[in-house]
Amino acid sequence: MESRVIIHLDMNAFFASVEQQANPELRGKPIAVVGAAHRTVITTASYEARAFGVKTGMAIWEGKRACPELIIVRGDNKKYTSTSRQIIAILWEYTPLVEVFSIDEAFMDVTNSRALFGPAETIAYQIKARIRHQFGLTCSIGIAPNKLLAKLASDLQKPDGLTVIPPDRVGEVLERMPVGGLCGVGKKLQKQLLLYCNVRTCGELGRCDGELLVKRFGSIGSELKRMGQGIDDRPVVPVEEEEQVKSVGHSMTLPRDIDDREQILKRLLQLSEMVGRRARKHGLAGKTVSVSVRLGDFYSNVQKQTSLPNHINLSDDIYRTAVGLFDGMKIDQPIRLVGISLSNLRAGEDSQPSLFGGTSRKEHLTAAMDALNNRLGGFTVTFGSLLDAGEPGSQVISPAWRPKGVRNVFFQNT
DNA sequence: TCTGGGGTCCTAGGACCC
DNA sequence: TCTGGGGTCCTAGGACCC
Repeated sequence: MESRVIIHLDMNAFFASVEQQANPELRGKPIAVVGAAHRTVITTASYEARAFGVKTGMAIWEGKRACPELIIVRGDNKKYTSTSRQIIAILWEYTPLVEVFSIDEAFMDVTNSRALFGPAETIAYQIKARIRHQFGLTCSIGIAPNKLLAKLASDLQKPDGLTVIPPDRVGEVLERMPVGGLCGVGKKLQKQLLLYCNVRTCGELGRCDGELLVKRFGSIGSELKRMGQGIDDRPVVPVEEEEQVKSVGHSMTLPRDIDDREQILKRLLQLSEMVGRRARKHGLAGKTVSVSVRLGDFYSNVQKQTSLPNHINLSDDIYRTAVGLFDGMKIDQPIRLVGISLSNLRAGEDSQPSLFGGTSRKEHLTAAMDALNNRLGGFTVTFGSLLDAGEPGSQVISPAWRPKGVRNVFFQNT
């Protein structure tokens, strides 16, 4: 089989760079983009801030401790999704085989684009130049024979890098590469690979006893050896061929830990409405409702789920199920976070319930509320008991806005 | 002043059916 | 008086990704 040529593009400090472009006063300065909620973390730090040790996931105070000059910027998801959409549009000019991996990352299969546009490096330079010219943003690009290696390559030079791993140099590059460089090998796996297999590098992983890996790590074990050898046959999956979403959920960290049931129920109602409305908007209904709770000690999590005989997407149905689950939980501490997720999804529900099409009073009410809220935005019309609950927590999109989320970005308002 | 949010996939154990 | 066994669905928990 002829070798493929895959590009992985990774925007550098995406949210922070977009903010610096939007506001020239922020350029060249250490900034951190954060969520809207009270208890939030740094979503993206500018390179100026990273130089001080400011990292994604830090609390604001931690960031400020590392860099007293740090400028905190509240994220604005419209800016990021709009920019992301325009960048993807540029990539589409070179191939229809663009896989949107997250809001700031994409794969391209340019194997058959080279006849028209020249070598992959040429395509990569063009894309970098256009993104820089049009948005003032930089990205790092990796070029390799598959997605695994292209992603690894794009990580090697940041910011504004271009790294090529030609097929005949794969072994050489992997020999000393730490296994953590592989997408899918996280901290725990790294630790266990070292402990049980004495494996530190991809080269060692590729030579590791396959049976030992399978015995130790199950189904991922056989995959691991192949990863260590740089083998990856996964195709680039273009947006229109993405699988249907499997779950729709929301969670919120509370402004402060709460142990009052009534207060928690208000949050559950809020979350039910957020989840239900999103499901209805996309014509989805689910059979399984799950409630998750994080306790005040930060480390304890409780999760309960139940599957219903029917698919549901009305906020009230989700809410009632969620309350049942919540009341079945054994909780011995104040609650830090609550979340609700709807899964076991089925598509093809009415995506915009008609004001007069609903059969029950509840459906009528839901349709009316959706219509108003979709027109006016946010939670303009809401349940009476939510009036003093405030707006739902962080409205800021996360960089992890996964493929399906991004797909929604493309298919909404277009 | 502590530590976000949205997802996917895998595993283990139990229920239930044939 | 020998305690099969495969398939599927379900729940709970955890690793991993950005």
